[in-house]
Amino acid sequence: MAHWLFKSEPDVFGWDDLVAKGGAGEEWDGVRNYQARNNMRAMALGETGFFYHSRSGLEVVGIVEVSALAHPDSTTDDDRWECVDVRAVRPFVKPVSLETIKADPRLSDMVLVKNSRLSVQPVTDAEWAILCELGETKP
DNA sequence: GCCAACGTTGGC
DNA sequence: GCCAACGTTGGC
Repeated sequence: MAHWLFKSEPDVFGWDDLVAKGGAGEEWDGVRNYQARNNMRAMALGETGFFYHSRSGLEVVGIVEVSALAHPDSTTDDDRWECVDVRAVRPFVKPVSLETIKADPRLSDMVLVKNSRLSVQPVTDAEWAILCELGETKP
């Protein structure tokens, strides 16, 4: 199973907001970038991802799960844009900051480091394991 | 709040 | 099809 990373500005939609949505989860709408959309199209049900707070916070705060496959984005009539639904699985015991990620040579190839602007990113199995360990949270 | 980096748009 | 101009993102 592949792993992913979802970015959101906590001032707009943060981890607590997703938790509040409960088990049904929430549409990951608003993505207007082909690469990010293609990543969502590639997702399978039950695949897991990190939830990252961008702009303010700058840390990985929890684990989410894909609760619905890619479908048309309800916030636009433009049929190019699709999105998955995600739900909160569990928070990190210890959020992992971007600073920590950048300082760890094992994570230097992460998309988060190399292409910080991509809002939905793939995460390798190795990166997944390392980040869960740093977050003191089971994968 | 600033601005560098990136993706997209549109004129040619 | 190229590339300058523009808008947006996100770290600082």
